Formats: sequence, C-alpha cells, structure tokens
Amino acid sequence: MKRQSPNKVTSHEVAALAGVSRSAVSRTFTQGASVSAKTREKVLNAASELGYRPNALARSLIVRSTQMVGLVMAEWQNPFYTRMLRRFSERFQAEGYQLLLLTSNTDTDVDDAVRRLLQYQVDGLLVVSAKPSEAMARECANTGTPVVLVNRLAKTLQASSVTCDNAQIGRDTVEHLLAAGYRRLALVRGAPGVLTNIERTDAIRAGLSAAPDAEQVADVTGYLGYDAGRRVAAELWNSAAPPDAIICSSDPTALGVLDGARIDLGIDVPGQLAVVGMGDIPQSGWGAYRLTTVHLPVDEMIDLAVADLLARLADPELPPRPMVAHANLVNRDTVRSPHS
Amino acid sequence: MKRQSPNKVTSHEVAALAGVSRSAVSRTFTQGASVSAKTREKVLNAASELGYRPNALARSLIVRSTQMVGLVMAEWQNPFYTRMLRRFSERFQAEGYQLLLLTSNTDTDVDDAVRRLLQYQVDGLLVVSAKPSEAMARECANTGTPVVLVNRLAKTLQASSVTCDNAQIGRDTVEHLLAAGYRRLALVRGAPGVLTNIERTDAIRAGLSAAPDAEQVADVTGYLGYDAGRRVAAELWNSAAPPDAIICSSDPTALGVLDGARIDLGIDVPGQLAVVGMGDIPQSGWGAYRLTTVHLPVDEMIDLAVADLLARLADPELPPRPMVAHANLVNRDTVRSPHS
DNA sequence: ATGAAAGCGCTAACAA
DNA sequence: TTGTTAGCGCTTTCAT
Repeated sequence: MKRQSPNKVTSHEVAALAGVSRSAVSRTFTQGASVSAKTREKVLNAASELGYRPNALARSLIVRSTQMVGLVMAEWQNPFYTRMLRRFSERFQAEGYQLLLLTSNTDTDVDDAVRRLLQYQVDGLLVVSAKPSEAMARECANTGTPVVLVNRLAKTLQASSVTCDNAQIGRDTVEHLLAAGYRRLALVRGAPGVLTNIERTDAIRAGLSAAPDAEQVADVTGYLGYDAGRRVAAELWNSAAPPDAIICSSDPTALGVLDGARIDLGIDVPGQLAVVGMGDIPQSGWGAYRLTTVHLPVDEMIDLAVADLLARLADPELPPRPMVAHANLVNRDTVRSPHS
Repeated sequence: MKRQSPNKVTSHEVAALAGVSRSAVSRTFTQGASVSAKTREKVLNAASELGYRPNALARSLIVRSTQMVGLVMAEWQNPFYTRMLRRFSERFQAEGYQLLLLTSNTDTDVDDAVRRLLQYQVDGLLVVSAKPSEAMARECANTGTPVVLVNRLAKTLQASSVTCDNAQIGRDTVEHLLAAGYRRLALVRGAPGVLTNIERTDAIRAGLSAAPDAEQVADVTGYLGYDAGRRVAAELWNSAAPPDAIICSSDPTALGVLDGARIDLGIDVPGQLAVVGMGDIPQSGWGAYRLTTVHLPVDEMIDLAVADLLARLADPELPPRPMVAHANLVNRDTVRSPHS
C-alpha cells in the first residue's frame, strides 16, 4: 500500500526518489530551464507520487518577486467597489499574480495596511479610495514597490493615480439641471474631506454662479448610503429653503433620497424635485428607480490601474503618472427633460 | 545629509549599524524573546534609521506559518458575498492574518486556486460557494491546512462547512405561500447543480405534496440576477401554466421578476402574484420593493466560519465539522398576508 | 542576555 | 545537461 504523502514534501525528497539533484527538480518546475526529457520525466513521476508542490515563498526569497499584489480597500459601501475588487482579482490572477487583501477603515490605518503588505514583499500595491501618507509612499518608492491609487489623487505622492474628471462631472450636472429649469440645488455628500467630492462641489458652485437666478440652497455632509439618503430627503424638504434638485455623491444615497421623496413625502419626482446620483450602480437602472446619475467609468478605471501597475511591475524604471477617466451623465427618469 | 534607505534593508545591516548580532535584531522584533532594554533600544534606533521592516516571508519559512489565509471566491453576483468578503477580511486582519484572494469561475478551477494557495503556504483556507475535489481536499488535509467551505456542504470531504438549513427554508416558504392562498408555484434558480438549491427545491416539492390542491407549475434553471429575473417573469406569465407565486433562488433575481411583473406586465403583486426572494440583501428592504424574502444569516455564517478556522488554526488536531446556521422568512409586501 | 552556527526550501552561478 | 556550492533573510538551538 502506497504511503500517504507526508506533511510537507520538499524538493530534496523528490530529488532523492528520482535519483537526481535538487537543481534538476528545480529546473523541471522552472519555465525554460534546460532539462533532458528523461530527467524531467523522472522528476515529474517522483513529484506526483509524493504530491510535491514547489514552495512559492521559498522561491520568492531568491527570485526576489512574490507574484503578489497588495490591495488596500478602504470603501465598501458602494457596490461599485465590489466590482473593482472582482475585476482586479480576475485580471491579476490571469497575469499570474495573487491578491493580498487588506481592509482599512480610517485613513490613518492605510499606512498600517501598506506597511504590512510591504513586509509580505508584495510586488506592487493598489490602494482603493484612500491615500497613504507622504512618508509611506516614499517608503514604497524606496523599496521599489509601484503604487497605484484608485479614486484618489496622487499630487506630490510617488504613486500613479486613477481618478475621473470630477470638475467636468460637476459642470455637466449643473448645466443639465439648469437647462431643465431647476433653480434651487442641494448637495448631499459623505465624509466632508473627500477630494473627489470637493472638486465636484466646487465645479457645481462655479456652474451655479454663471446663472444669477439659481442658487445652492444646501450642502450637507455626512450622509452616505440608502438609509441616510432617505432621512436627509425629509430634512431638506422640510427646511426653510427646500431644494428643487438634490445632487448626491453616491447612488445608494440618491436612491434613498428618491424613496424618501416619493414614498415618505409624496413628492413628484421629477416634477417637483430632481434627484441625481453618482456611480450608476446596477440598481439605479432598475425599473422602480430609473435614476438619473453620473456613470463612473469603473471598467476604464480598472483597466488603467491594471495596465499601469503591470507595466511598472515589468519595468521598475517607469515613472508613476496620473490618469483620468471620463465620466458621463446618464439621463433617466429622475430629472425632467430639458425641453419640457 | 542622511542617506536615503537603500532598496531592501536586512537584519544584517541593522545589526551592523547597531553593533550587535543578527540574533539580537531578530529577538527585538519577536514577541517575548529575551533582549536587554539597552540592546533593544540600539536595534530599534538603527532599524528606524534604516527603515528596516522584517521580511515576513523569510520569517514564515522558518516559523512554518505565514499568517495568510487563502480565500477562494466563486460567486460575486450577490451583494451578500461582498459583505462576506469584507467581514472575513476585517476579522482575520484583526487576528493578525492576511487574506490571499483568488477568484474562480467554474467549479473545476477551484482546484487550481486551492493548489496555488497551497503553494503560497497559506495557514488555512476559506472556500466560498464552491467545492474543491475530493482529491484536493485530501491534499489540504495532508499538508495540515484546515479548510472551511462556506455555503456548500462538505459531506465526505475533509473540511468544515457552513451552510444554512435549506430544507427548513423550503418548508417555511411553501407553508407561508399556501396559507396565503397561493396554489400554483414556480421556481426560478441559477445553475442547475447547486446543492443548496436542490435541497430547497426538494423541500418545496415535499411541502407541496402535502397540499393536494396545490402544484408546482414550473422549475426553471439558469436564471440568476436582475436582468434574467425580469426576462423570466414574462416567460412564466405568458406560459401555458402561469404561476400565482414565484420563488427565486436569489434576491436580485426576485427583484427583476418583481419589476418585470409590475412594470412590464402590469401585474398586481401580491394580489395576482406572489414573489419571494432569497438572501435579504439591503435593496430588498428598500421602499420601492419591500420584497418578501428569506433572510440568510450571513453574519452568523461568517462568525461560524471564522471561529472554526481560527480554532483549527490554533489546534490542528481539531476535526473538521459541519455547521448550520438558521434562516428565517422575512415578511414584507410581495406576498399577501395569510389572513386576507 | 548574547553571538555563532545551522538550516527553513528554494534557485543561480559555476564547473564538469 | 547535470551536480555542487553558495546564499536569499530570517529564527533558533546551543554554548558562552
């Protein structure tokens, strides 16, 4: 009866059984190394008999590449990020990389996550919706670990970044709303400090200032997600200066506002009130909502991030660069048509 | 001017700068090793000056533990899995583990994923919504790598499993529907071979056979997700034997059916037709839908999986075991109340 | 408490 | 093509 393979089989034991050297074993498992068909065969037989699998970590120690990419995920609220995660995983897996995943809640522990990932000698680093500190980014650069920031701007950081043109989004949104006859705009956003939102907000303000009869009646922060949206709808509507259009920084928030307006308050959307979201998640297209929203070019952003990281993995001399993807407004049923 | 830290700093260089041995450096970075306060201080200074971080991989080679848990994710459709992923990440991170993530599309490449993970010497393995082969599971057992299957039954496999009581769910659903006066049930499921669905389907059939005046008018497979649901609604309604209740194997599918019924076909739900989902994703509770569905005890399942894996990581002698979490029907507005 | 030496499992440079 | 040797960066006996 054949003995069950023991706890961990090493190249040493395979070599012994095959009657060759450990180098021969190594070579059989290395692409493009020179081994004769005969030894190769002997090794393969011995290996499968013992259930041998090369230890990727020991290997990485010497080839100085782990084929692992670190991924720091700071935002999960939005379904849109799940999609990113999935595609990142698929794309890198296809290229022979594994994803080492770390979650971060506050912006401060992004650095912790990056540090941990660095200790695991990841070949590259993807940071979604968060930004490591200046010092941390420098440390990455020093160890030669390329970093790509997704949905955060790099600025002076030694890292590539993928964002979308938020100012453009802001301008488009306001223009569309004004053309449709709305005049009293309210902004609903999540955390106050998020740069993408600030840029957008600024652009909205700028767009507004061009139309003297229109105004921004509110700019509330700290509202993110369906429940928060549903709550804020009532608050805004019952305020001293009720809006006739609400712009939300995320789709789930906008859907909450929409249900709050229609169901809780009996408001006619888009007749009395316009609601626009941000992201274009699948649910926004669903029949019961048909939310007018800004389509984030998620796939384009992912592809840019993957391509850049892969390129810099292949050639470490390549400099990091900022990339911007283009978003566009998708017109559905929560804003009046401009002609009516 | 202080020299920038070079590409990779090793314990050797730190030892040199601190004027101690490499062992001393190692001890400083190892919990509970005996180092004098003085050397410790010297090492720490040298380390921070050079920007030294211990190489976790080299370390793992000798301590025979990587502090990495492999996660194979086979299903992303359902938002519910995102939540799992997030919580797994958070929980293991809190325990000092990293997650090494691999995606698998077909059931066959689950084995590939597991093999890859094994080569990376993961300490444990989480497989969500898929099942490795008998042989693969044995290989894991041989290398002493504990495996937990989430949402798939282990049976003879050498692995723990977390499922929920599908037969119970099936019984509850049918009972509820019959009590509310529905008689012509249709089932809409995803891939035909999924065991959880089969169990549920069997239970539904069993429940039905107890009511002689009720029948199962359809059992269609291959429909998963909102779009598919919306399509199948029309197909069922226009078929020779239209149902008066549709049970879906996932919430997104059910929401698609719901929109298809109400919006595309003008059907009164729950008056003319009942729709019930499975999973209780956040959107199902949203105002525009209020879907009656089965609440999957996701958090409970996660906690069971995490606890079991952690326990078996700590004590490899612990045997794998099957665990079942309990689901319950949440009554909202897409099924008539039993009393009406 | 500390250093020297051995070795985790592997690959790469060098000879043969 | 093959084996021998050295060593990746670390931890861990074992003396001291």
